[in-house]
Amino acid sequence: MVEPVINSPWATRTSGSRDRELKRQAVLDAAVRLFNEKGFQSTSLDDVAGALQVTKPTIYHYFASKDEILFECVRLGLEHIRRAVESASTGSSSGLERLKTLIHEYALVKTRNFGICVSRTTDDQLSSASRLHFRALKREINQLLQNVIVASVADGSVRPVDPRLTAFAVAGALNWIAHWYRPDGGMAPEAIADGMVEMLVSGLAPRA
Amino acid sequence: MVEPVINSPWATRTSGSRDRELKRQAVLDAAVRLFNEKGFQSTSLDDVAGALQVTKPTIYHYFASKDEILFECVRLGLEHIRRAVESASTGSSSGLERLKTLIHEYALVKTRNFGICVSRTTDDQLSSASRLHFRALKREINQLLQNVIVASVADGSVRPVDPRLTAFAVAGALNWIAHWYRPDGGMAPEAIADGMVEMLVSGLAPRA
DNA sequence: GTCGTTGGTTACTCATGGGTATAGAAAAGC
DNA sequence: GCTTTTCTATACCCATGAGTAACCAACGAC
Repeated sequence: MVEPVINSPWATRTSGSRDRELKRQAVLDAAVRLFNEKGFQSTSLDDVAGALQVTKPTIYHYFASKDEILFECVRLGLEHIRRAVESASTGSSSGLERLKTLIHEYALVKTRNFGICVSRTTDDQLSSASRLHFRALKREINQLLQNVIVASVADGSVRPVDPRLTAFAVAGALNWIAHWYRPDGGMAPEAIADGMVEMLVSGLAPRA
Repeated sequence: MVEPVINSPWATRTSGSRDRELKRQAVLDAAVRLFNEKGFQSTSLDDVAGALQVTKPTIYHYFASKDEILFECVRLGLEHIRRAVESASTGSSSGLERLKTLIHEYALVKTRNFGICVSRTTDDQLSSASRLHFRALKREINQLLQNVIVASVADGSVRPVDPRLTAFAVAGALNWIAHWYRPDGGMAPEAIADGMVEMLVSGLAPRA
């Protein structure tokens, strides 16, 4: 199971050997890449270590467990998503306009490694403690999204929809990107984001 | 890890003891329920056997491997989805009308065990052989969906959208149901199906 | 220099769970 | 009946991979 090395702080002997935070990040970068590529369960810590050209115990110098690594990956991804959603929570433009930027930014995150990892991570891959935390963070984001939808219905820029179901539909369409997007697949992230905005805003039916 | 027993053909001693197909189905029913409940990796074959009040070797009398069991579950689920999509492939009504039934039926399948299992199953959970088959079946359904969209654009009942991206958006919104739907969660499958049709057909923006 | 701290390796332990060898019970065939 | 086939359980094997013990190296401080 040969893994390509990517910007490993361990690659060169003479690189700054005392930079804990940099190395933690390098582990997460390698891990999230492998998790997305082969799946979490099919990725051993030996694989991650191999990609960085170190050995497993080295990784345990920076993380307590495989669970902590996965959780850090999804926490980062959820933070990116959260920023996308929060960017639309405030502002003076109409609710629909804010929703458009939200969808656009959310879609972009879902084409990047940490965003992808969030969609692909299922509850049973995390320890019970991390699982609770993971769910809470997701619920929080869902709530923020629902709030934006409610506000948009209130100001009349969005049809009177069920906020709960609509939030799930929007999140579903966007989260699914993580399951089909391929960087070399002919569709640029920007094009995907624009297309998603159009589809979710306008729907399938022709405008009257 | 106590598991409730559900209509096990093994539950009563005197039940017809020569009914291979019935027992195969009982294994799949128990397995899909547990897979959805605890996740595939976290469900051991001992768990499945326990739920049926038999032991592991009994299961190996009906299935060759854990992989075969999972694959049969997703194959069944995909067959249900396929039927929903194919029901809209032919017919005399407008493309949009056929898409509405498609979305409705698809959504319903996603609230049922085998449909849910499809969305929750990731590539790395299957053997490489099953994975290829799994992907092929999903691609086929996606192609059918795209065909319906193309036809709908052609007859003017759907806006001129990008069929590929639109198919992903629709499938995403629907597949995601499997990740949030709870049978006891206050939202009936029919209501979800209706809501999804409305959202995907009409979009967020008010109709002019 | 030498001493402690930090970062790293080699070489293990060990729980889990998929899968199996073997043998025994029950039904079907004759 | 007695044999054969189908079915099920007990008791096992064994690969995998997370996590650890123990030891070595390098660097900074003084």
